[in-house]
Amino acid sequence: MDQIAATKVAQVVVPRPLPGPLSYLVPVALESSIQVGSLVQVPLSSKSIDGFVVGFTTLADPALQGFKLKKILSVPFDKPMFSPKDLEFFLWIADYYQLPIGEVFNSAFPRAIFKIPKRTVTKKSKETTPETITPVELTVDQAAALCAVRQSIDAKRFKSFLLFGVTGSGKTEVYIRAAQAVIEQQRSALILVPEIALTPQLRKRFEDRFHNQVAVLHSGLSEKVRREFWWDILNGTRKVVVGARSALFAPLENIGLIVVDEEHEPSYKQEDRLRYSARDLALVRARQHNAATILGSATPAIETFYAAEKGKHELLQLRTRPAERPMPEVQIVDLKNEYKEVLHGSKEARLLLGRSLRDALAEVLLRKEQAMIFINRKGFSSFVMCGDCGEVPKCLNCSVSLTYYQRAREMRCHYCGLRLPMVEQCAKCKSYEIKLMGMGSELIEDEVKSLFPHARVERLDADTADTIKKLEATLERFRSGETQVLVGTQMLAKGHDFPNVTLVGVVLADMNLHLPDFRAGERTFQLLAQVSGRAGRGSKPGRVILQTLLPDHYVIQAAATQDYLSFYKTEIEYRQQFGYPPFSRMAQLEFRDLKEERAHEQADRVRQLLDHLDPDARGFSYLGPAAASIARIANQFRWQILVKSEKSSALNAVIKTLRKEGVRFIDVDPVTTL
DNA sequence: AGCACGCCGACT
DNA sequence: GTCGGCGTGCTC
Repeated sequence: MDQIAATKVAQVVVPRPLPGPLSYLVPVALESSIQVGSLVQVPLSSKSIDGFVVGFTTLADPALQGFKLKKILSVPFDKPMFSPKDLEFFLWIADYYQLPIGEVFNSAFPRAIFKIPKRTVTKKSKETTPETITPVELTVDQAAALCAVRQSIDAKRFKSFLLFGVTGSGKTEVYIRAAQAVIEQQRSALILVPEIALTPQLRKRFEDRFHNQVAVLHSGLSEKVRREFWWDILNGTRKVVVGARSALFAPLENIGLIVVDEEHEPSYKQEDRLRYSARDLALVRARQHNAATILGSATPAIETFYAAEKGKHELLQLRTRPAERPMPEVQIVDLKNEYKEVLHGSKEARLLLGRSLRDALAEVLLRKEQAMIFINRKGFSSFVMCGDCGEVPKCLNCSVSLTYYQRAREMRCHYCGLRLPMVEQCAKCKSYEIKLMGMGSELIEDEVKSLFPHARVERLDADTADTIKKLEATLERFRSGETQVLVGTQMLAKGHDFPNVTLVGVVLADMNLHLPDFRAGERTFQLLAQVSGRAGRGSKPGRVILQTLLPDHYVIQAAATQDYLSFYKTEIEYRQQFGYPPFSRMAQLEFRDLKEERAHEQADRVRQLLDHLDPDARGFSYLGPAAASIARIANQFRWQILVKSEKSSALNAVIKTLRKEGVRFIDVDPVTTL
């Protein structure tokens, strides 16, 4: 076909974990349609595969000598799929996480997008009449926040803001107005939310304001809808993207604003393949686009608030709640007392709902109101606790809770591998009432049902809501009042307002405090604060009951008074003392093998390598190797090493070395270190 | 990641 | 004698 021998060579990233792009000849006939960003079909080991052009060279390139190059087969689309700026972003990610560039492209371009090589015409979806909404009056704080953000937008200069305000203080309105300003400048806006599937009302507010300029991206969408939105974004017909973490890669051009709503949410961290933090990368992308960035939260991540204190983000506070609803009354119930009380009873000793919570629940049912009962079942790794004083054995080196191992009858640290024989007696109060903790939502559901046989009780957790449909159905039954008591896990904490909910009960508020993770305190505080906010969303006053064995713990105290700052003050000191983030950065190395001893061997080999690198001189330290808390996943045994460094560049250097040595699973800036 | 090639056990 | 196990190594 090609009369003239092709000499132009394209560098193509293929969806394989290869260290770099592969080189292919550009057929003369295709030369005019191939540019950086082009999607191309290329042959790869006897198969045809999609790839992306990231650069060009010629046959004379010395790096190519000795290769018998294959030819690019076809170019499905004329338009490039990404801009040079995006490429810069992808390369930055590959370098920072030390991952193959193909992996980054895999995340940025979901396969479904190219499935049908046909461009759907932008359908004229009902052109809603513009601006029918009466503009809401902004509060003083909202106006001040907006003014600050607008300054950055108007100057077209990167700047990041921490928008700090409780639920109901009107963060969304600030996002919308900032987005409006950006749209007026013909630029685009990216709004990241933790789980858009769970927050349809936020999506609706954006659609009400921006109509068919809005694209919604999340995993729950059908392939077809997802594809349409994606192409509309690429073609510039939709300039406001509202989506979950993967929307970070939306093919927007000329971004003027990036919002990360509920920036503290762990779901911004992708935990498989490309382990990126959408929150952190949002700042990187914003900087490249000279965009303003708003990180919004009522309970910011400790790192974020620290950065704001250090002046890296401008702190914008929303103090007043527009609706002026009173904060719910929060009551801490000391389970020690409740236990003592029921011990004289007899059979009641096993109840998980204490007297106060039972009484409150009875009242709520009598008044025909609704209640939510939370249980943090996430702590499936069991831990040891004193039944009298609530003391939990901790690791001396790492200050995380020890995990109980049934078979070995011992306690182990998941950070450093320390092993201790199972305690018989509480180290603090000398009690012999040592308990193994671990309970689930089913247990609570059963108990509520047997205590209140006439109440309509439902359970909501990962088991009962395995699809979005089921989740919505359960929430709808609760909203309609069909269900009176909803028992469940974290899932309950998000989502809509339920105005008739006047009681929120937390079965064991301190449960997550004992997860073997240095962020356990932060997580617990955030969850309790969020959960507490579920009560009293309507006209009736709300009440929150936190059952706990540690009524004086700073996390519980701060959660009960809804006092983020006091929590932060204590927490940041503890982080500094133990050298955890934000005073260091970490990388978690994982070693997997079907045979336990081989996983262990690999870990040991890397440990020796780290010693060889001379941690002291290089400015890093490490903990482990230790077996992972979930020692086996999908038949693979897991061992891990946690590398820690106060110096970011030192950590980067170590990661680079380890990658070269073939360490495959490295979680840079891990969010959970379980 | 795929997928091929490759060298040792139990089956028609 | 072959089917097939998954161990190692390459993909322009």
